[in-house]
Amino acid sequence: MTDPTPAVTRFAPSPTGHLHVGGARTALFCWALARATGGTFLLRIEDTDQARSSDEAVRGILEDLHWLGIDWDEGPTLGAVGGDPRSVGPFYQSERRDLYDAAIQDLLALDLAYPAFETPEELDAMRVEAQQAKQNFRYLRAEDWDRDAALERWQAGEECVIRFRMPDEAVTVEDVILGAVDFASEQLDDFVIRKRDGFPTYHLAVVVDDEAMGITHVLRGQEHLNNTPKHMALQRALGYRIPVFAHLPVIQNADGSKMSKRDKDKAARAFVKDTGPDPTTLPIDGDRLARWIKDKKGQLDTSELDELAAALDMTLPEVTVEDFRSGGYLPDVVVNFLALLGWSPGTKNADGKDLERFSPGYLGEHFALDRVGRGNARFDRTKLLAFNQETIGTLPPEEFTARWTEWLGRYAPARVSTELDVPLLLRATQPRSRTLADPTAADGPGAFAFKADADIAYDEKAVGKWLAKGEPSGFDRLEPLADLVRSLSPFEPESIEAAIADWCAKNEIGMGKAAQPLRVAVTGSAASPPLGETLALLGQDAVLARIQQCLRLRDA
RNA sequence: GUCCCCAUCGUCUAGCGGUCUAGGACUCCGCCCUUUCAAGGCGGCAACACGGGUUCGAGUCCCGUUGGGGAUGCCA
Repeated sequence: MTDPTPAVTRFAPSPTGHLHVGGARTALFCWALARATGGTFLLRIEDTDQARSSDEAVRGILEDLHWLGIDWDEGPTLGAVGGDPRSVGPFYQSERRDLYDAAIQDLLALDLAYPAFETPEELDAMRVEAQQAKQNFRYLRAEDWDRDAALERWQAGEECVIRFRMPDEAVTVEDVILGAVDFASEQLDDFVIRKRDGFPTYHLAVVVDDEAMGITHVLRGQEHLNNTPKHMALQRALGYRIPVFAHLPVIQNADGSKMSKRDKDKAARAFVKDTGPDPTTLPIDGDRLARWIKDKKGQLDTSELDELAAALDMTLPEVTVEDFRSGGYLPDVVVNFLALLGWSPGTKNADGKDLERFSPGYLGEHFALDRVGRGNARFDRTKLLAFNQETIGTLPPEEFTARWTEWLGRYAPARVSTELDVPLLLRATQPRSRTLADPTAADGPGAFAFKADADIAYDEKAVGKWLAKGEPSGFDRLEPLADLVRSLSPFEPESIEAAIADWCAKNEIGMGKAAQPLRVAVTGSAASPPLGETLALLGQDAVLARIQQCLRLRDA
């Protein structure tokens, strides 16, 4: 099912923060199409919004892509990735302004574009008016528009934007995923191609760059479908080629809304609104905070949001690649899961079940647009987590150790003390971990090893069932077991297990009668890794101390 | 409001007119294994939104209704 024509695709993020999952999925499909067709994948930075773009965000996005294993043939360089073999760069739109200006000049000369002098406020008023009249707002050049006068005002330095004269005709977008989509001329207006600050708008820049860079396939989210007729009109006006368009279904939150990088901002906003915290206790200065609350289009930076969330003791939703990386997800799993949001292999495994788990390499080999779905897809964290856990479980221990070490170094370097037996911790927790964060997590399978003896919380049910009951009771068995523990040397999982099994056999009781009381005594709960591993991880002294501590529960 | 897109289990999806008493995965529920948990094995619950057509035959094609999503920016 390989498309025979090599596709030149591009991913063109705007650097306003880390790569979000929607963008990651788009990048992934662009990459996969290029790979599957033997084409080229190009990365371009759309930094025409001066106010919101940052170098830090660019670096973040490059790293996010790299972490996912999405490598680009052309674009900004990151290590050995990127470059400009065809000489189509630069890859930052802010460095390509001559090209945009030239295109705008061409359109101006052909009277296909013109300066417009309304202020944003005036336009807002016009929109409100149209809204109230229950009509669609549509900006069109007036019938009696005076070209010479307008150009003169522009020459004189009056502030203005440049608008494109939309031809008065319907446009049909031929989308490979959605089929033919018609847009009536009445809903297409004269849109802005150059902003007051002299930068081109997205619409103009995209079209100019895609042509100059020889892009053959434009893959993007369905939220761009309505922009496509504008782009096609520009392409025709400028004599450009029309690329193949493929609009990908939107990735949604569990509640059905579009998953976007603004979700964090929205969540924080809602939280502040609901709880009404004292502004003076927040890490953001009063003025900025007030403006933020008032203006929904203004967003806080990622770092500001993180600080705010910490101060408010709230959890921000995971929406970026970095969120999932820091959460301890494996990149190949994220790629696999993302690919399934809108694409499916349509192949069966040897056991007759649908192929669902595959590597990035498989995707790069078998991806094709004809298997991309049309319906929006919800992002189901539970399934992602299940995939991640399954993959962690199948990792060879050395690889798990390597991945975990890398994760720990980056996100929680102070979490592990020098006394801790790390190999044993990982042996005990790998089969029980859903993420790389789990082995050291406060609520993870190894949590008991990170608590001070005094902080062990004894689960009431577990104490009732395994310690208080029976004749003799679990509590009573703890004393001889403590003696047994004290006598053991070395104190290792296998020898501990063997000694306890032996003790049980001698006393003619089942393993459960000894193992469970011990487990509850040292962890506070009835569930933990195998007893030998649990005890060995704690060490002889801590085990004895915790048994004594537990016994005080009986005597109290 | 207007325009655009979409519609199979709770979720992701397979299905491209008959092989569908609709398959897989996640979740959930049983059972087995077992010193607990996890993993694993086995089994179960669960869907073609609705109404009209077309056709010998419709989950699959057409129209409408309803529902959901997106857009409506001098953001991208």
